[in-house]
Amino acid sequence: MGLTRNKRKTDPEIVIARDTDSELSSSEEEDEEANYPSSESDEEDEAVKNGGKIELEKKNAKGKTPITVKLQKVCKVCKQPGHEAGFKGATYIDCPMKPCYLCKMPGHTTMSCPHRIVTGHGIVPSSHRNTKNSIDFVFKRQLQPRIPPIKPQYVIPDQVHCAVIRYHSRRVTCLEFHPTRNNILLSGDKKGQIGVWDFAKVYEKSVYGNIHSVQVNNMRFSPTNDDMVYSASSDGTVGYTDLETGISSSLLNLNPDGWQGATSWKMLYGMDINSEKGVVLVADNFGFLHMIDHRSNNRTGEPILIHKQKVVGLDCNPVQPELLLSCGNDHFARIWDMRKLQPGGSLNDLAHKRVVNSAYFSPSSGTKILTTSQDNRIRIWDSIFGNLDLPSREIVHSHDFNRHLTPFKAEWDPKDTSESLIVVGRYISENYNGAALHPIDFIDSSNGQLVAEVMDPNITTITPVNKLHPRDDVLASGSSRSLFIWRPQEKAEIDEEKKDKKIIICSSDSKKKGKKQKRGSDDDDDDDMFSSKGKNIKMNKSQAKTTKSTRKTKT
DNA sequence: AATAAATGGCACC
DNA sequence: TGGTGCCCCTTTAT
Repeated sequence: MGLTRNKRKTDPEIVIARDTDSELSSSEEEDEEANYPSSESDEEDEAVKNGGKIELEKKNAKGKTPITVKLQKVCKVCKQPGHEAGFKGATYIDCPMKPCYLCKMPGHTTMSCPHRIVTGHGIVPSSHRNTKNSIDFVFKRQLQPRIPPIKPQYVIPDQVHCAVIRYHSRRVTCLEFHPTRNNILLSGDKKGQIGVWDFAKVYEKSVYGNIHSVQVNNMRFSPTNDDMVYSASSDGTVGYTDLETGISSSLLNLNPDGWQGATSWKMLYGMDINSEKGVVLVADNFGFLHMIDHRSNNRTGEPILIHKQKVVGLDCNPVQPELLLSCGNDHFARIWDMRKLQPGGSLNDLAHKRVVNSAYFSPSSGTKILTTSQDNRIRIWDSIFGNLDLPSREIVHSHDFNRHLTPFKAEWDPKDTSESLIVVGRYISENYNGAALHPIDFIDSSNGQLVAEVMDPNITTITPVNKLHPRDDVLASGSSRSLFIWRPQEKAEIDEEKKDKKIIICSSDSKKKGKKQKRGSDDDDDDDMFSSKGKNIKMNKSQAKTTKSTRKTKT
């Protein structure tokens, strides 16, 4: 109740006194309309801008006409009076004139949505005709034996084990665990920097700022050298970086002539490595797939048009190297045979209602497909051998924000041999003891059940980037500029002595720190972007602080 | 404390 | 089909 966000303390009242036309006649009403049409509309514009609706009370008096303008509260979403959308305390009230913010159907709000999280998470099973398709005959024999019969118990990393607040200077865009060193986490950000964090030694923070000039969209470790990392960026290049030295080279540059305007600037989004074929696959914002020979690190073949618009995700099948999955802004996820890559030559097109943020084969058998779309649905195809016209299940889930945030992507748990547990950040908040928090959801994708909703009162920002560890019971999260490592409660073992040191805050503002520290910090100096030196910081323990409970809303 | 900016998708013409 | 305006539970810095 005490929260005053988007709320006026008092209803403003403006009284405008003005000289009336001395020739005012007896036909008052008409004259008023005729005399002040322009000024009235000006006032209205201003009032509407201020969030109010105008009401004119014109009192007739001889000589002077005072006009009282009352500003009535209107809904900030639909601009209609009578209701107000926005936070009441830590609870958000939807605009009732809009379709449900969660499932997008009209007639109810998120509060009363049948798919609302508290009722067990929405699930809409589709009819699943298990007829065969063309993939079947080619690949089934290789893939089928990998599907395990028994579902293991879930282990949910649900407690913040350690964190770096404000690790990056812009929001986190992607995360990647080191393939062999269990405590190394790679993080990319909106500014093009790549962080290497050993979360066993919380205080050591390295950020390389010389690799890309704008956002990193995907990172992959080299299959043959653990120290080397490929990165795809909106600057149109693929970086190849030695994490030990920070020395980086550009393997592909789609903008060799520099900036020629926004319509021609190429950006790289989706990336994956097909190690069997020895090729790095990247895709751009115009729908083209590019390939780099992994051994020679040279470009190979011609770009191939695989989508009509931006390709945001590429995923190679973990078992069958001939299969490639792509997804993008043209509302499709597509399955390709690597041997027959040509425009329009996909094996299957999986239709979605909105942009597809991600599409992944299941991690061990490679026979299931998981997609995240901006229509607030997570879709699962249980078998690529079945009929793929419709998904096996659609799970209604809030993740449709498409601006200011890194796109949400539901990710498989690579350790779940039954290939059902997935993790995905949630957009809309819930009121948890007076705080508006955005949990990270664990969902059993085989039945749509919400297995766990993970949150911490210290994390008040949305957490769209999440990655489960390939071997350990660890979840890594990127929320705004911060990184979090979660472990299961019993394993998080809060050591009281070390408790203070597990969550640290990076001093981030170069302007406040002055030149001396600016050199090595994650500063905002874009001129450094293409310089050869890497930026490597060792955090000073004295800089570290424990987090304090941040924005807790009053009730 | 109030405000602006960054910024992506999509409907509409 | 390309340009323009609008969408609207963000986050951050000033």
